Amino acid sequence: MEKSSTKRKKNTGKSKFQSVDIIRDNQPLKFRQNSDKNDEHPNPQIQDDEVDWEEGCIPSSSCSNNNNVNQNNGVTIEFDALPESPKKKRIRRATAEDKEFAELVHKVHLLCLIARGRLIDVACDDPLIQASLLSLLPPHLLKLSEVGKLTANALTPLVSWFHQNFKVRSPSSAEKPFQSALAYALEAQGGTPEEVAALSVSLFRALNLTTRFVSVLDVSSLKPEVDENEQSYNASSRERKDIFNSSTLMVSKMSTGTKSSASHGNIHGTFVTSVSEAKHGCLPTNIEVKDSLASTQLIKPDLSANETQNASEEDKCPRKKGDLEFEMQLQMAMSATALVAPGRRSEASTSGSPTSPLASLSPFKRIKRITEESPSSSHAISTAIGSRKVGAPLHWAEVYCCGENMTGKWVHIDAINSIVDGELKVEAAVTACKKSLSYVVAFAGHGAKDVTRRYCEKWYKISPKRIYLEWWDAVLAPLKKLESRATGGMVPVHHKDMKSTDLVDSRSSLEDMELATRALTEPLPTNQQAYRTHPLYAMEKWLTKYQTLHPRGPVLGFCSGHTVYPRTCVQILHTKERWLREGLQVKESELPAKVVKSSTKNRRGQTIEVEDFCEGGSDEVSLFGKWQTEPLCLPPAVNGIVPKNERGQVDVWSEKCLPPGTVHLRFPRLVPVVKRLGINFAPAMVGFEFRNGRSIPVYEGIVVCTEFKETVLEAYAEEEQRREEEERKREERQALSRWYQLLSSMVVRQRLNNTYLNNVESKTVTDPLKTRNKSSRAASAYVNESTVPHRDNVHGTKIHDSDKIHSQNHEHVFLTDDENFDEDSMTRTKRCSCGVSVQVEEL
DNA sequence: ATGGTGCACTAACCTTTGCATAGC
DNA sequence: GGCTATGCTTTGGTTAGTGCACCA
Repeated sequence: MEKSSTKRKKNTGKSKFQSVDIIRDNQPLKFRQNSDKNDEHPNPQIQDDEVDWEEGCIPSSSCSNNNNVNQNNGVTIEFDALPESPKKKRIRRATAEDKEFAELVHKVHLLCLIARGRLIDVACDDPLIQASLLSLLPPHLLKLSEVGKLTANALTPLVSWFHQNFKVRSPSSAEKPFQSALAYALEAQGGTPEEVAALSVSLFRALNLTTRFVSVLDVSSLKPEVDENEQSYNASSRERKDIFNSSTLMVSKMSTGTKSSASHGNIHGTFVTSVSEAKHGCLPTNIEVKDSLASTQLIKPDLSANETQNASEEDKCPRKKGDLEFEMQLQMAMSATALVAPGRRSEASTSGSPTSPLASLSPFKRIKRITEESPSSSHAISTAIGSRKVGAPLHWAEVYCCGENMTGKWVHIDAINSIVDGELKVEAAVTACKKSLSYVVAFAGHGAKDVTRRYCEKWYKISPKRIYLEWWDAVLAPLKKLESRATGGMVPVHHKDMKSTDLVDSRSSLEDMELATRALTEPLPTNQQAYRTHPLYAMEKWLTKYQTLHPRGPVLGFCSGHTVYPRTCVQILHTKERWLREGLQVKESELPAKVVKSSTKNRRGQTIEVEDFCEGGSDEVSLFGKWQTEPLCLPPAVNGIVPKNERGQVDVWSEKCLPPGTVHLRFPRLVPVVKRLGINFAPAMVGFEFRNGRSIPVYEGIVVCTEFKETVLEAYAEEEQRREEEERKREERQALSRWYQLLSSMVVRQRLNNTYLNNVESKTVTDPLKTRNKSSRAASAYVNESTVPHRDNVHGTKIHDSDKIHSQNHEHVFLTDDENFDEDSMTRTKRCSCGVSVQVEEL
């Protein structure tokens, strides 16, 4: 980060630098002119910076022809840019940390949405729900389950019937288990788009049709939010988005009534849109509370009475865009029923936060904008005024139709909008609603499968918004198996000349092939920029320094006069040395695929630059492609000698880089061992470490001939054992030495106490009892419990117990006769006639 | 209003093979 | 005098991504 910050300083935009300088130049100049007689400045910082601003350049010409003239002193300052230029707002870019966090949130959100999808899938299998649905079905539609070769057309009447009988409605109550919610939706013959879609899946499954529940995972962005100011904006907009998140395409026959239509799409939560519900207190979440408050306030005729208070509250806590939009829509609804006078409407509409872009628009304009934003695809799509719902189709079903194509086909069925086989319309509708088709996942049999490819034509736009493939594949792998097991029946492939039993494949793998084919047949983008990172196509214009086209063809087309090649033709180029790291070497006869200017020239300093110049400009680097390389063929070890490079070492980037007949031993302190054994070796360089602005090679272990491996390892083990033993002994010696120092110092201290403290205390009157008790406890503890190592045999050891001396004037005397010696622990116990004992460890 | 283009800016990545001095 | 440890100082080119102005 230090690096970045320094760099940022260096690279800071011109205007930023100027603005700082201008302020500096401006202030000190004024100050200087005015302070000729006054050397003290209130701000010492400015004085400190005097040298800096003196260095600032004031164009000589500025004195004559300039607009900014200081009339008092005649000094003219030319401003290159206005200090408060509105153009230069500071942009906070996303850091690596932000990106990592966004990625984590994205992953977790994906997992949650997958879990949600699985729950719905399980609920769709509920036999009670299925039976109930069947009981509602007209008899003629029941025959559908008997159709041998199902086609999309055959499903149309069923979908129409479902569409007529099940409507999208606002959620009826607080959050409850999805299964219960589904049962409730079935009973009410309507529910959230998610529930209605799930009911359709359940119905299809009840009819023995192989069906999946398909859901667009409307996941949080993989890219972090950027500008700080923007962050707060985005936060609110996200909240708003969450509220609207679950929206789905609205059909013209939207059920109406006392409840305005809304949905709660996914895990983000539910909300209450109807005024009556809000008033009656069905408020399961905080959002609902806010909504209800807002709506209640709007309904009250005496709106202006509360205006001041509301305004002050809004100042503290500005309302969200979602709330504003809701208010606006409510007003629209109420204006239709003449509940609120038009004049008041406009009043209320202006009461919103001025920060909201929508707030500045009239309600009609806002409605118009929303209506315009809504999809206008071929099928009937409408936005109900006052409904809070504008959105993309996020849930539908896929039914496997054996009668479609040669091998059968998964057919898209959006029962909510009564669309059959409309997979190509999905992307347009979703894009029109500003949603992304990043992940379309089909759920069946407790499993899941990514079917995004079926619904998305412009994969290159979707791809960067998705998590990296390895993670996503790993997550889906077990679920894909479950899904495949549930839906992937054996499919007869119909050929005239073959029996159907000869060629069978699972539906799942056939579908995989279908999706893979789609991936390879994406249409060419019409804009050049798309070719920069397009996974399938490439344009020479966008190749990087270390890339080339090989082979140069086939030409797939043209875009703005530029030739389009397959991405597979783009090859990465490396220097010879760089290929060695990959365990490859450039073939002898190969000419460089590309010659580029060396980027390391300037780094070495001017000396080398001059040398290069004298040599005729050898600052060019030859690059080679992989097709010009062959597996690395290093000279083998001969007669126990390790082949080394020009630096006398072996670069061990990987095992491939080891010369044949050698082995890399990654242990420390091996060099003295092999030197002692007289075995030839080479230090193993395993990489670089960037430190202090330089690359420092990192060495780890050595490379020796394979035949010496065992010898070296044995010797190394012995050496290590010896070293450890020595280390242990050294530590013991150190410990003893420290103990001896400690005890010596204690004895000296004691002796000093005896000599000097005694005299002092005899003169000082203290509380004798207190002192004695305190110190005697400490002293006896020390004497009795101490186990002390001793350098020599101790004869007639004396320990002066100051406490006892204080009280009894007693000096311990340890007679040799009273001591005993324990040979096991090498401990000698000495006793004084007063009962005090001392244990002495002898060496 | 929208989308394409070109330019500018910037974070992150990639590159990559000490030196002088003090202390033992 | 030779060896070892320590501190010094802290790159710059390339690329991908993004923002912005301009234009069709």
